[in-house]
Amino acid sequence: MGKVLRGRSGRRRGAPDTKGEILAAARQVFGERGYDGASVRAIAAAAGVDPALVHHYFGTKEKLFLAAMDIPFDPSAIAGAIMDDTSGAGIGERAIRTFLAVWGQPAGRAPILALLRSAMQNEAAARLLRQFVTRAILGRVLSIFEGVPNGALRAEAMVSHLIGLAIVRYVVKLEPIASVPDEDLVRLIAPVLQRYYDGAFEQD
Amino acid sequence: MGKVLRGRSGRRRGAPDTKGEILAAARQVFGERGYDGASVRAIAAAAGVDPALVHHYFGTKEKLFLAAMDIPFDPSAIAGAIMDDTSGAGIGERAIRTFLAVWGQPAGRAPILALLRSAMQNEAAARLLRQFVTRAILGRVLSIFEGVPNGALRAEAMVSHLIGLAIVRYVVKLEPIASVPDEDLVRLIAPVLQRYYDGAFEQD
DNA sequence: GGCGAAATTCATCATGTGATGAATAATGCG
DNA sequence: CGCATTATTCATCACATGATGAATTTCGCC
Repeated sequence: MGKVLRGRSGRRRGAPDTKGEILAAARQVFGERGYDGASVRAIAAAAGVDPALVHHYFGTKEKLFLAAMDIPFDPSAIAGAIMDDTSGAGIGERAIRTFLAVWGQPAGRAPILALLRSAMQNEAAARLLRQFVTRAILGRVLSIFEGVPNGALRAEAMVSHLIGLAIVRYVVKLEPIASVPDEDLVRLIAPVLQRYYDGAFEQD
Repeated sequence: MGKVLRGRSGRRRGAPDTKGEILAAARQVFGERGYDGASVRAIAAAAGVDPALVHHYFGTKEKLFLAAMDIPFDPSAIAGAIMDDTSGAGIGERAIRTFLAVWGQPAGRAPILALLRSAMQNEAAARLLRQFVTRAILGRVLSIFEGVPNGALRAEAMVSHLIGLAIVRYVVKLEPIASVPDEDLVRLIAPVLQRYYDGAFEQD
């Protein structure tokens, strides 16, 4: 039997982007188990690296989390899709389409899932999610709801539906909603979301 | 100084419903931190009891959780409120009203919050929540959606919105939706939910 | 009133956690 | 080449966790 493959001390050869691999592993594991549930050891294992190296690069688990949550996804892409049209017409469909595009691929949903899962177990993470939703989502969408009566409330109601959808479809995996094709969801949900915009202008 | 108040070994006097107190504490702590986050020690402390007593009564943490999730709330009360009328008319308003009634008081939301939080960190709990939603909610509401095209899907879409609302309002506490009066929420959300029923009969 | 059963706590174990510091190996600048 | 710097692992700490078994105190039946 030759030498043991892993376990040799000291620097490795070449110039592997170890820090990046740790970050990627962190996003995945945080996404699967949330902040408290993800152990530094598990993240290190997923990155194929000694746990101490994680601390060497990021100092503390919390800093690693913050680093992993940074640049969660391309903000301009999302904002762009939603803001394609600054009028309220079709905002329901644009919202659900953007949502499905981001959550459809694991890489896209990992950071938000991590934030969401963590927010359920950790007040600090809840604060983080709050400010993320406020800044990254509402801050942009709100311009559409600007001048709309109860605009903020209506926008948040839309967001709350999408968060619930994320949980039911991607976490709890309730059938049939977990397996239904994207297009069916768009047809089902878009007009309902749209009502949060249109409803503002109806008589009471 | 007199004797120490707590810490004396052996059976206590009187006939305190200790088992019930542990269950209540379990519901609260599980509700606050989820399954993984709630330690047996924390639950015991909340019940004013030694951790070993928890194991004495319930054997294992998992069994305690199952016991705490049992009879989470009066099923007939909820089903009754939703089923008041077996027609689809007004189902949107009845759904949000029932939701607010249950989640409005801590005792009502604790068990479901516990299930929800735990489902985000624990696959086993996710399975539990899935079957709870299926049996306790959908199983009853579905009779209204019986014969409705895509009835199950529409019912689940409604539920997903309410779950998202629960998270945004009671966990993440996003403002203004976290503080808005119940009646305002009813006015805002009821007609939107209603659309999941009415929409089934519109032309495509 | 005595005695078995139940209720309650204490002491303890094995395990997993985040974190730290020292040791080893490769890199790259001079 | 030589040597400081960086990347990497190992050994270890202090602490929290779920769980178990023995010891202590009260209850309730006969």
